[in-house]
Amino acid sequence: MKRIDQVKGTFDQNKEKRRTAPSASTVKRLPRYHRYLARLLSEGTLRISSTALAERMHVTASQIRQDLAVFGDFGQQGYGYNVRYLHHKISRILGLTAGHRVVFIGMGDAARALLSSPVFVRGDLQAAAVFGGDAVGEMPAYSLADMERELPAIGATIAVVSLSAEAAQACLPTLAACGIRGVLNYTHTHLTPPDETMKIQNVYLDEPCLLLSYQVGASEENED
Amino acid sequence: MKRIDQVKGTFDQNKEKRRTAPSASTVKRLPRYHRYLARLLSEGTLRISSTALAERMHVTASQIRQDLAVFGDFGQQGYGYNVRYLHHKISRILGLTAGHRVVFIGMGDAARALLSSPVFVRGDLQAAAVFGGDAVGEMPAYSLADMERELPAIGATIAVVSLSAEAAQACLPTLAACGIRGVLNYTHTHLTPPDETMKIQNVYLDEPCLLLSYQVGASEENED
DNA sequence: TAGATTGTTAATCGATTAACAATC
DNA sequence: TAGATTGTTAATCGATTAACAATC
Repeated sequence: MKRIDQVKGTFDQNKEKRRTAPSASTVKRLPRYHRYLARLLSEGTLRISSTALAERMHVTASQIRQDLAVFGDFGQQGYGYNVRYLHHKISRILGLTAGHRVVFIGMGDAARALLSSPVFVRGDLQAAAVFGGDAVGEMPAYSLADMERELPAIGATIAVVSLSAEAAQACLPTLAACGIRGVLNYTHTHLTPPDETMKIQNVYLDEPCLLLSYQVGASEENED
Repeated sequence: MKRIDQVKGTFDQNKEKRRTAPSASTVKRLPRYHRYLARLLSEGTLRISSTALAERMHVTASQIRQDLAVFGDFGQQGYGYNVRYLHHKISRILGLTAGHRVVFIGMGDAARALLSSPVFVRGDLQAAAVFGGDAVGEMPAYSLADMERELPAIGATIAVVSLSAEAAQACLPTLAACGIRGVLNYTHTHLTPPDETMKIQNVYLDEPCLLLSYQVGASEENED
């Protein structure tokens, strides 16, 4: 739906400001904000200024204000940010209030590790079923062959894939056809989306380990 | 050791150029280069130009040449890069030829997943022992209490920690005392290094999942 | 009201890209 | 030699930081 905002721009009824699209750098910081706010919440902190939060997070207050302002006016001059409100807003932005259901295609160690991470432990995302892997917790487990029959009814939007690289790439069109819109890929191999609407996060679990190895080596080389 | 390079700068015997320190952005791309080069190697490709590699990696040739030139003159004008040589060089930069031995403090799902990632499967890093967790593969397993006694002789430089957050932070000084210089932290909680020489990589396994959730939601909002 | 702190605009800094001389 | 392609310098672009007027 397009609207002509030029007409009476000054008295625009629409409350939403036209904002610049969030940059990739800003988006990548959202999980971190979410984490710190969850922490503050559990400590019972009700409000926080950008300066105080910046100090805790070891970033600049400027960056925090810029980042948040891209998504909305979440603070209040002279007061700061309401922790509960801001946490809720960021949860919403991250899609954690949308009730996403997640299915596991294969059940490798990485998938199991993810299941015990905060996002699933807190129920921000809902683990719904396993296909082609051992049952975990209360999730029903099906064979890969049952995917086309069972998956649509589950209403899942996100799939966590830990199969072989070939099997993973091969199952993407079926996943798309069954309503999956995002894929978390733990196969150590780049997956290509079968259509433009599907989002894929390729995870290379060993990257932090390689960077650590680099750092351990690099610190030795400081001669002067 | 400091040297005065001003004297006879033109005929400097020293082969190593004085280069600018690699930026964090460049360093973070090294694992990706390493991955693509390993792939090319396994395909039997002997040489590649920055342009050809750029096309495969969906980056600019300029960036590749800039990134690599920070670490050395690895290419040759009119030829490109020797794949085997470049792969070896990057392996070296990443510390994968230093024979790092890795111990596992706790053995959670994330640690197990890491053990089946390329870096360990290929033996670029060597899994040496487990403390406070189930034995895996051929690694000997010890209790946490045995750490001070057994760890020094193992000669490990890197530790992968998957304990509770408190236990993890508490064991860092002991690890440092036993020769550990880098820690990969899978506890979902920020760990602080006990001294300036220890490097820590805090891994938040659910971050890619949160970003995926964001992307799945954000794509819905494109109204016009 | 006065003090505090935001959202935003302007200034700085760093990273990416383009261009090209050096050279294999 | 001629063609190809690097390493590097200069130009562009984007992200971070600083400053401050708006305002609670």
